[in-house]
Amino acid sequence: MPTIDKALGLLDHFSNSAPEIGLAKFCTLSGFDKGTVHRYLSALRDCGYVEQNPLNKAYRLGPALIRLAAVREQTVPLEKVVAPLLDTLADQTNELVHAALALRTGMSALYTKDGGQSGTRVGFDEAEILPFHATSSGIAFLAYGPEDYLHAISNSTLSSFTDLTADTTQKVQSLISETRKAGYAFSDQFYEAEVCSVAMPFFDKTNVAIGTVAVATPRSRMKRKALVKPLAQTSLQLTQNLGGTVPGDLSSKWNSL
Amino acid sequence: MPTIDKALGLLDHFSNSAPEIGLAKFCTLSGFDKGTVHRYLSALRDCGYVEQNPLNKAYRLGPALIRLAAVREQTVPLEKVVAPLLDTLADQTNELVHAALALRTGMSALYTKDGGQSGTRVGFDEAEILPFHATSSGIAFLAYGPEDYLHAISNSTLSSFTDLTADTTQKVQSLISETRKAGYAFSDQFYEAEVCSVAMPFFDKTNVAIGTVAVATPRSRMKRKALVKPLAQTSLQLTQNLGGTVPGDLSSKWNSL
DNA sequence: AGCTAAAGTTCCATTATATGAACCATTGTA
DNA sequence: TACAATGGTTCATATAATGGAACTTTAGCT
Repeated sequence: MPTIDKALGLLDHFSNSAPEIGLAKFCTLSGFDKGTVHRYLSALRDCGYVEQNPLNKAYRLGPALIRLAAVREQTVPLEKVVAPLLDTLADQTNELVHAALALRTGMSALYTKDGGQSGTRVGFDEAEILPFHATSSGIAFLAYGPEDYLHAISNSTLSSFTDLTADTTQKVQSLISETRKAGYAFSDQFYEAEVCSVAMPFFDKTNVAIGTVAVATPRSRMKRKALVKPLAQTSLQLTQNLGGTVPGDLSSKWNSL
Repeated sequence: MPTIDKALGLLDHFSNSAPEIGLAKFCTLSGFDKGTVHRYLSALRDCGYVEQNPLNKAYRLGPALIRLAAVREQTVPLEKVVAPLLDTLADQTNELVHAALALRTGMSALYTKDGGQSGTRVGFDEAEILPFHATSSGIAFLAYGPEDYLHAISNSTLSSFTDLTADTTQKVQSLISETRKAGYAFSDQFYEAEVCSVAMPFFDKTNVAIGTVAVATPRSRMKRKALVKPLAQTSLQLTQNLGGTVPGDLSSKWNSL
């Protein structure tokens, strides 16, 4: 349904670094005609998905989202379950930890906590959509999530963010294989220079990953072996608290870490 | 843009009492053909606005909303500003208070707090969309908000919820006049039997209402005069904390309550 | 006031998309 | 095994979206 895709796709451009976007900017971002974009935004405005800053007419996200997010959290209380477990993980690792869910184009943060006290920190825009192929979270999700996401990746061009980004389907495939072998995903500067991360999936009742938990650190501080144990514990606990189950083979891998 | 309206309109049917909705139910709720509804939901699923319960294939609100609501709150931190003021108001009145924003078809709760300690309570589904013509919040918003909402009301049929619901444009208009005269909106069992409420608008920089604050009580406990002062104080403070201004004439009405 | 840039509007032929009735698939149940 | 209920799919047809260009409106600036 192209019209719906394109209209809702506009909302993807909003982020903490771009909380308000004007009509002209939307045209360049989306590549659509001015008339078209204006019609989309008007429709979205009427539904409350965007509203206009009365001072400069720029568009920002609208009030309807408040209600919907509240109902969503009531329906699937992920944040409530995730928060305490990630707070603990942040305390254990003293690093930046986050849980993420999959959207169409990448992983989106569900909850973030920076356990770091000092020195180098890994910066992070919570509202950014992290590409599947360029983050440990993404690779972990591709390895254990629904297959559709994998197919989608194979048929799209993979942009590079650093020299080490896996920018071909083959490279991604091999990362996924490594992940399945190891029981966790590891990224060494795939997305940002000097940043490494480790990620693991968490699961629903049907043994399909619904999201990931990850720890990101500066490259100099990355101690993979020290991180995987608390991470596995967190992922397992999270899965259980959500009423899900970890696939048997992965479960045994996590136990022997 | 009919397609967008209709597709997004489907999401309005979700609420805390209907957190999951099947395809067939959606057809009866929306009146659209099964094929059409399915295509809409598939498109919304691909964008992350709904997801399907893997066990029974029923649709529920999706993960994309989490991200969008977070960006929205970051952009316009309403809840952060509203919460402390409403907590205070709840303490002062010992009744159910809430702040609401306008969506296309009615007012939607932004924050709710029940200050009541005992006895009769006013029940309230936070995720319900309250019709403009049948609640004090709605009338307050129509009286001081953007004019478009008023026009929309005049051209639609107004459903009755009790014998006292204002179910004609004329009745609504006269309620609005009373509201403008008094400086606050009052409802006596418009929406639910034995429930009364008082509501006031809060404003942006351009003197247009962006939402309302309201107190709802059982009819037997309604003391209008005792409520309007703290309510006016809250609305004024809220407006100021949001960087807005109360129109001069209303401001003086509130001062002389 | 006059200028600029951005937002928003209108027109309409072209093109692509949405629609819904009928059909198929899957699940659960007696 | 048959039945009912629900989810999902197909395809000819009707309908709606598109975008280019010309135009109006609004806001900010000198």
